[in-house]
Amino acid sequence: MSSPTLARGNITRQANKKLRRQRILDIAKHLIASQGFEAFTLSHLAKEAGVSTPTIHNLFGKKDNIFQELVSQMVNTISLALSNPDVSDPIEGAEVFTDNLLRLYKQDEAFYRSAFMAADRTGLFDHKLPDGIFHQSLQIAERLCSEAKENGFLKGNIATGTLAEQLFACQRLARQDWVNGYIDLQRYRKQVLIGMYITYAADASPDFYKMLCNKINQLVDS
Amino acid sequence: MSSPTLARGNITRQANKKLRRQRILDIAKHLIASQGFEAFTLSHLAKEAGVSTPTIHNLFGKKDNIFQELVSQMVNTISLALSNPDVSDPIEGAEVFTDNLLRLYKQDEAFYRSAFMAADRTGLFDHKLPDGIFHQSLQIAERLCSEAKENGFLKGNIATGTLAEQLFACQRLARQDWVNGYIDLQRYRKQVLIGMYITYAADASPDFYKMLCNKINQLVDS
DNA sequence: CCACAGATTTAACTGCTCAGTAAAATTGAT
DNA sequence: ATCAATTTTACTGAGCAGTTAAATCTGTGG
Repeated sequence: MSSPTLARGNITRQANKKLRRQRILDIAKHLIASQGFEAFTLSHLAKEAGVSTPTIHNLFGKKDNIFQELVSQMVNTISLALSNPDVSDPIEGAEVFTDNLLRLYKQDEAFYRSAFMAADRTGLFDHKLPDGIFHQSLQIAERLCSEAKENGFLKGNIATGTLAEQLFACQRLARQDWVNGYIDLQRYRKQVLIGMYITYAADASPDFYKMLCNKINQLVDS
Repeated sequence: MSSPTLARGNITRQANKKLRRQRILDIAKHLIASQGFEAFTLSHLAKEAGVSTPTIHNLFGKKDNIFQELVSQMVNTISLALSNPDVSDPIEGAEVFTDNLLRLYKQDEAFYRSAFMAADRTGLFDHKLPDGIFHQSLQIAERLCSEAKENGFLKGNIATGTLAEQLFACQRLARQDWVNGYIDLQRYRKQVLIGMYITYAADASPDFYKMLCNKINQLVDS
């Protein structure tokens, strides 16, 4: 008897299938990012990809699977980009954190915008879940704050947890503005960093405070 | 010949029509706020209101008109609530500003959540337009900052415009979290005020700074 | 190079829900 | 009682996700 996965040309066929899936997923990204999440339909996708709708179903199954795949791919790449060695300097830490994300977004804006849209609309990442990139981002923010405090950058007048949440919030709002098409990535960077530096400044020791003010004014004038 | 608006019982009828419109608009609010914006359909609305779909069309015309009316009513009430005499104390100013909005939201949570949803989804308030409540909020934030600076609460290390934008951002993110159902109004207040106080603290003169720290820690522990 | 089995795609379709409409029936203010 | 305002029944026409069965393509062992 023959093994079920050993039909004649199946190995090659599965590989090709993956390629076709990815090609169509790429088109889906661009459609969502350009036309918006609500306007995205399987028939549009099929027409744009030059195939029929049953082909889409053959490759992905339900429509939701497409979103799940987009979000899953996004979470993986972001999670990877965030898992970097920590930085003892808080300013550099904030910049590295922001620029790591920014580099990713720049590589494939359509992808990340559409994936965030899909995740928001379908509730794919709920804020309560201790899982995923939100928790990871918040943890990084907390580490940035606690290390900054240990190294004398912060005075400790405000709880590090509170500061961390505020740092995270700055990043979150700017991301939403970008995903919704209100601002571009250049402005995203500016908005995030100004917000983070202002947050630091609320608890900064004198020397650090001066550096932050310089940084903020530099960014505002840029 | 008879005047066109003077058909027999028209004056009374128009008044009744207004009442019916408002009754159905109220049901629309609750439907959007409870089931979500995408799930809101005219047939659901008709069924819930105990009328047929053509009645909805007779009262409102296109579906979009319902959203426009919701948003328009919201903008009016918010605009009114924001146009209050200014406060020279920045902390009190922030609280008054926040609590004015909060009081409104509490009066009819379903209404404001659904109206913000509708406005966001249909692009009814675009961020670029110098019109409406966003611009008004930002102006209030700027007045708060510039008055605070004049009265010696702020040192002036950070441009008032920059601080104002950050104050506004705090309010905006918390509002979005509330509209999306992630947090309740109690947490909304906390989140907004902590954000605003942290922002102030970044440029606060020593005495004001101490007060802000107290306020922040008070809020965090509440 | 060729036959062929199964993987893949397709035309044609279902069943559903939507916003919106036309015309007949009903209501209600005077 | 009258007649316009209003509501309703019954209907479009369009778009949606997803299915079925027949046609087509494709990689490979011979």
